Parts: sequence; structure tokens; C-alpha cells
Amino acid sequence: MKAIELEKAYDPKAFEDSIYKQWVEDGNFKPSTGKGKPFVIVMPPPNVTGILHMGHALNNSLQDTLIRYYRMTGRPTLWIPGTDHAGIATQNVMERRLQKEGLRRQDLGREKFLERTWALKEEHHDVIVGQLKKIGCSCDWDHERFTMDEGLSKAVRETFVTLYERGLVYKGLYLVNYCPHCGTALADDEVEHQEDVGHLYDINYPFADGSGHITVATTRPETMFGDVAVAVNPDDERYKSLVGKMLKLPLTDREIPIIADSFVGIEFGTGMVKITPAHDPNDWECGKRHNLEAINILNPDGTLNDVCPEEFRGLPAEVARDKVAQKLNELGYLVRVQEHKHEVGHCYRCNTTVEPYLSQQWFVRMRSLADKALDAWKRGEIHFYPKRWENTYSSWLENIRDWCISRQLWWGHRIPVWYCDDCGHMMVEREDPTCCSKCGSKHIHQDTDVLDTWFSSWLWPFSTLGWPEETPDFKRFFPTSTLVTAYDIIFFWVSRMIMASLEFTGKVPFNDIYITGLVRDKKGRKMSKSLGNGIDPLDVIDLYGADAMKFTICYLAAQGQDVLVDMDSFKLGSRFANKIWNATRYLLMNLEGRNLVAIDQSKFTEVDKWIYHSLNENVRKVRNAIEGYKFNDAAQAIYDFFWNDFCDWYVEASKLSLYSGDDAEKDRIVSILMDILAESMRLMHPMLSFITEEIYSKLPNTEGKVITASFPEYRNDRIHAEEAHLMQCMQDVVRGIRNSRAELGIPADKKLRIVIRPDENDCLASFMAGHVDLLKNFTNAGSVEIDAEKAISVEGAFPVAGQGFETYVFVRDAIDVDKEIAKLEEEISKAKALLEGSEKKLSNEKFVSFAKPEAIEKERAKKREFEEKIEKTQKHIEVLRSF
RNA sequence: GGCGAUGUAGCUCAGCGGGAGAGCCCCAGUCUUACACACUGGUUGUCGUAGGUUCAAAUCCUACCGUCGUCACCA
Repeated sequence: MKAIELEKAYDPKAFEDSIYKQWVEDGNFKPSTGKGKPFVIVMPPPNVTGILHMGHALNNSLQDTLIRYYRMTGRPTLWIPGTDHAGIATQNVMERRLQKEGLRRQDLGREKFLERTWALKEEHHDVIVGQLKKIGCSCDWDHERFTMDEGLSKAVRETFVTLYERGLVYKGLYLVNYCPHCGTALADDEVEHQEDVGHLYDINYPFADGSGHITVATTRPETMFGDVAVAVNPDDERYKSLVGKMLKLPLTDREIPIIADSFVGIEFGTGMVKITPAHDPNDWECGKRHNLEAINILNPDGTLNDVCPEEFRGLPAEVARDKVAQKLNELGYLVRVQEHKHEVGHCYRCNTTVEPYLSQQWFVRMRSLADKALDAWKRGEIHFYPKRWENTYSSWLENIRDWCISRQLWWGHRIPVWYCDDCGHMMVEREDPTCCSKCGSKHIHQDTDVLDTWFSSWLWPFSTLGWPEETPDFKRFFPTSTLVTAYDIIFFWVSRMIMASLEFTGKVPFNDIYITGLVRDKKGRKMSKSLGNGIDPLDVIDLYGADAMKFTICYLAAQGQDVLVDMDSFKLGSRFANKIWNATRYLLMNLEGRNLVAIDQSKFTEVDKWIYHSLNENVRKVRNAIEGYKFNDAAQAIYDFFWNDFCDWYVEASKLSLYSGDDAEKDRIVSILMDILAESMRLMHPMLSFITEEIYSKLPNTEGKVITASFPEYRNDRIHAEEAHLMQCMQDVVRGIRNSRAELGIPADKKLRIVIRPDENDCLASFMAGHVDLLKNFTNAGSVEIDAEKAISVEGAFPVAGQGFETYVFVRDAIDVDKEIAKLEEEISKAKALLEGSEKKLSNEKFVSFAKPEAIEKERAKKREFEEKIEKTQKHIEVLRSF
């Protein structure tokens, strides 16, 4: 046959896009119709707020690796892509855009605003999809979903109404976390606590009867207009007698009582706490215990409302804080101000300080849902990788609180609740009502709030498959197999998916959860816009190619560990892809004039057996690693096999045959090389998808595409442990000779005379004897003599110590004898130390009686080895001394 | 403060009960019929500290120190 030509330089740009297009056109990402158990992943849907970052690249690279691997094992495989409407985040992005046009969303009105936001969604969606395709994600685009598309909206509505019917959704007036900037309530876990430096103000509150005053401590003096009491600890001897007395609230004409409540700490501050039920969670609870009124002092935008004295109305809370303090100071109420560090809640979307805010909101009662999720985990139906996240999962579920799901936003699923304007009747409906179901009035209106984004995301594993309909997809592909996501959304998303799934389908949504680390920069910092340390996946692909990116990520993704990268990190994958390319190019060149023949195991040399043995071992390693989510182990195994074993040793060894005059042998070796190359492509495809497909299509011994080829199997007929050992001995000889050449400063092109004396081991001796030419090639020797009988004089030869053989290099004139002796002596002292340790162990009765027999036998072998090494080296020194 | 992770070669990290490893970096040599994004060889370590368990500990346990993450907070 003719040689097959490959472009001289590896250039991923030349084929990645067209290969992706071909995969899609050929339907390679669709689940096969096979009978095996489907392997299914739902992609964590990226937010349509922007474009993908390295975190997404990590996440999707790992998913793609899993999907491609399982596809090749023959299981019907489905990877469902999609995007998330990301309520608050997207609305914020839209509002920022409007701001640039000098507009507020109120200027547009709800309908117009939503229209614009849908357009924004489309814009970002297209970019995101383009990125996923560049990365090479083999997801089934015909299954793509969006959290606000028709089917998913139906699922959201169904779940809301069902939960309401089951008494698990309720509405009520509660103190919730409220972001004044976003203008909406937040769930408890959407609040991030950060340490802020504030002030602790001590303020005098006079007794109503004019008999003096007490002093309260507060960090937020502006909330005093909502004070309804001052509390002390009932056991506080200082204040016991004051309980029940009335105080005059400064700056107002209200009077409030002193009450006793055990939540007050005696030690902290002044031991007296002002109680403001509408603006502090503890006070809210305290207020309920004492039947106190809750006075709301804030407008929804976080400014002080009409309850407050006129001069403070309309001021943002933080501004009012200083002003109130100043006023109190002028009037002599302010005693002192101290700096005070404390944790303050911030909005996870805009980082604004969150206000506890009294309002009507919708909640999901979580206890029973959480218990089901805990039980499923205890029954062993879900496994986290790494396992430690199970603690996070369980402790959150054990301490779960009700979930505030209403958001005062426009972008999202509108709450399916209607109110009658005439009789006030409330309707929770699956279909839009046209009139009041109680009084028949047509004057009805829908709740203006929308649902928390996570209220649609938590249905993702089954809503994407058609639920609530019993679709064929749902029946075939649910529950899914594995979820791959980052640890920062275990609460928001993972736990809730499990709860929703159990509640609505009775099954867990997936069995395995692989929690990835985060992508950070080389200094370990999170990648962020503000630090400017982010890397754009598309830039990586542009510079190095998608394969280099995916492989590097896999190589660095030790189970669950954070991945620290900079642009240069991806050279690792790039170099490897380049190596694969060049090795292939070389092998294909050598097809010129050759005929491929059937692989005949009976004609295998020891070296052939060794390479198949190594391939086999690595196949097993890769399979185990991927199935156990140890991506780095799998990446390392293919790297080591292909580069070290195949390229550095086997291909080098094959040159002997390749450049011989024996046509039959040349055909034979080329056939084996092609066989291993093709199998390597299949082995590497999950992590190096494009280059393997490109090469696979050029190989003369392949049919079809690698993406749909079968993954290599571990085969018993490829186990050749004996030959693997022989090869290792040969590598030791070769390394020893090369080493001495380098150490002694002998030029690489100087042909040496070498004598090898295998130690009373016929197998090794005949192996070495059979591969003299190979040894010559590997060491650039002029002659290699195998001297099992120890008949050849080695006078004047430099000895190289080795395991199971002795090697002599004839270099008498080129050696610095003293230097070599010193080096060998150091080797002896090292070996002696090891021997001593070994002897100590073996003479220890306890070791001999307690240790496993294998361990003892191994130790004995080691001891013998050390002894031999010392003896040999000793001899070598003597030889050197005789020079 | 609770819980958790982590501390191994200059850097990034594997290893997690029986002789300290990889990649990058560094040094020396080589354009040896594919690859200088290559080849060959080499240097580098109180495996955080202190105890304990064990015949044996980088590996298991305890405490402490450092770093990071989470959850919860007393105005």
C-alpha cells in the first residue's frame, strides 16, 4: 500500500470544527437503540446571564469524558444539554443594560421588559451553545431544554399546585431576607455572610416616669423607630427589678416596656437589647413569644418609610444610621460608639447588604421532603464522589428550614395563584382561571410574584425528559446515572433535585454525584472578573485546541480537588496531542510498500508480548479510573502508555524490523503498530476526542468512527507477565549503559563494546541473546556480547550494576576512576542502610510472627537483593581500583 | 464557635500501612532517517509540628500550628 500522509504540523483548527459538525450530522450524540442500561447525564444548565468560564469547561469536559466512555462501552447514552433562566441574575443583567439607555424596568412595563429579556436570553444562549460545541461536548442537541420553555413551565406549575394540594406550599407574613437592590426576597441560603466592620452604639432610653434611664447596645440605631420593647435576661441581677417598667423611645413619642427573655446574653454589650421584630430574626422570634407588634420601618427599596420621623424618611438605611446617631448625640442620648466586627448578610447575586424584611411570601414546607432525601441516602441509593460531601448533604437536610420561593421579580415563572378582587378568594390553579371559583366574579388578578429560579431547576432531571407526561424518554432514561457539578450548589440544587425527584417520581434522580473542585488561578484564587485573572475557554481552544484543554483538565482533576491553572498549564495537553500526531505521522509514513497482515499471536516476540501486556494493563487502569471518577489517573495512564511505553520503547524497538530487509517482518511489525495505534485511539478518545477521530479516519485498519467504536477490553490472552519482566530487565540494562555513557562523558556517537552477563537465568540470557541488535540500537553500541558462561575477560571494562545481570562497558581510557569509585561507594552505603533496615525487620520476632507471609517473603527477597547489590558493587570497585 | 478539607522536590500535585513519585522548572549532552511542543542522562525532599497505635507509619489515631472552605452566629 501507499504511505498515508498527515499534515506536517498538528493543527487542531484544521479539523475540530468539521469533525464536530460531522458527529452531529451523523447523529452520533443520540442514544443508540441498544438494549443495555442507558447511561444518562443531565448537564447542569448554564445561566443565560453571560458566557461560559473555565468552571463550565471543567464541568463539561468531565461529563463529556464520561459520556464518550460509556457510549463506547455500548450502553445507550444520553447527555441532555440546556440553559437556566437564572431569575435574579438575568434580570440584573437586563436592568444594567436598560440603565445604560437611561431606563428603568418600570419605564418599559412588565410585558415589554420580558420581551427584551427573552431577546437577551437568546443572545446569550447562542453564545453558550457555540462554546459547548467548541469544547466538543457530545450532548444530544435534539434534547436541549430551557428552564422556561413550555414543557418545563408546565412541570413547574404542576409541582407548585401539587405541593399546595399536599399542604406543602403556604403563604404568610414572615420576616424574610430582602435585597433592596434586587428588590426581592431571597431564600436563607441565597444570603452570604461576610464580616463587616460596623459600630456598636450605646444609647440611653429614659424611663417614662422620668426616674433616669437604661442603656441599650445596637449596631443599627436607625431601626429604633421599629422598637417595641427592650429585653433583659431574666437571670440578670442588675435588671431584674426593672422588668415591666416603661421607657420613652427617643426621637418618638412612643412608650415601650422592659421585658425579660432568656435569649439576651448577660455578658454582651450592656445586657439590654432593643427589640425590633420587623427587622431582626431574633427579635422577630422574641416578639412572637411576647405577643409584640412588628413595626415595619422600611420601604421595599430599603429607605425609611412614613413610620419614621419626617427628617429621616426616604433615606437609605445606612445613611439614616449615621443621621440618627448624630441626632441622638445632639440630644444627649448617645453614650458611646465602638468599632464592632460582625457577620452581615449579603445578596449572593449583587452583594448588597440584605435586610430582614417583613412581608407576604410563599414558602415550601421542607421537613418531609428533606426526610425522604435523607432516607434515600441512608438506604445507599445515592453516592457522592468524593464521599466527604455526604456530610455536607446530610447536615444541611437535618437542619433544613422552610424555603421562601416567591421573588418580587418579573423574569421567571409567574406564581399560578389568582385572587378575586371582589370576594378576596384565592385560587391555586393548573389552568388559568377566567373567573372567581367562589363568587363567579370576572375581576380576578394573578399573583405578581415569580418563583425562585431553583424551583424550576430542582425538576431538571425529570422535567427535561417530559415529566409530568409519562413520555417514552422519561420511561427509558429516568432516573439518570450521574450528576457532575461543583460543590457550591449542593444546597441550592443537588439536594433539592433529590427531594423533588423523590416527592414527584418516587425515585432518586441519579445514583452518583461527582462533585468537581473549582477552577482557580495559579495562586489559588477564584477566577473572577474583578481580579481579571479569568481564562476564557475559547482562548485556550484557540491557542491549543479543544483536545489539549480537555486532556489537561482531566489530567489535573484529581477527584474533587480544585484545579489551579494558567494559560501555560494547557501546554501539557498540547504537547501530548502533538506527540500523538507526530508518532502517527511517522507510522503512517512507514506504510509505503507494505501489506497489512493478520495479527498472529503465535509469532509474537517477547517485545511484542510486552507492549500488548502494557496496553492491556493500561486499558484496565483507564476503565477503572473513569468508572471510579478518577479522571487524573485515567489521563496519566494513557499518557504513560502512549508516550513512554509505545513511543519511547516499542516504536523505537520496531525500527529494527522496519529498516530491515525482511519484507515479511516489515509487514508483520507495521500491522502490529497499526493495531496498537488504532486501539490507542479508542483508548484515548474520551479525553482526546478530535485528534483521535481525525487519526482514526486515516488508519488503514479501521472502519467507521472512533466515537462509535467499542472501548478496548481487558483481555486475558494479553497477559504476559514474564515478558514484561524481561523487558524491564532490558530497560534496566539500557538505562545503565546510557547512564554510564552520560556520566563518563562519552560522546553519544562513540561505538562501545558491551558485555552482558545474565545471572544464571536461562530465560533472561536467551532473551538478551535474541535481542543483541536491539540492545545495540538502544545503546548505540558497536558490539554487544551475551556472556552467560562468564567466559569473556572483562578486564578494563566499566561495570554497570543491575538486577539479574551484570553489564560491562569497555571504556577504560575515558573514566575518572576516583570519581567513579566514590560514586559506587555511596551506592554501597545506601544499599547497606537499606540492608540494615531489612535485617532488623527480619530478625524482629514480632515481624516474623505478625506480618503477612507475602510481606515477609518480599522482605527476604529485598534483603537478598541488597546483599547482591553490595557484593556486586564491591566487585566493581575492585575492578576500578585495578585500572 | 461547629463541621470539613488541606499541608509531600523550587512550582502544581499523585501516593494514603511494608524500599519517597509524576509533570513543569533547573543542569548537562544530542538537529540519533516522526516529533527541539523532541530525545538521553542528572540534581532536588526533617512527606507541617509533637505525641500515640503497630512488628512496620508520608500513609491510621490524638493534639497543636498554617492555609482554605462551609455552616451558625449575640444586639
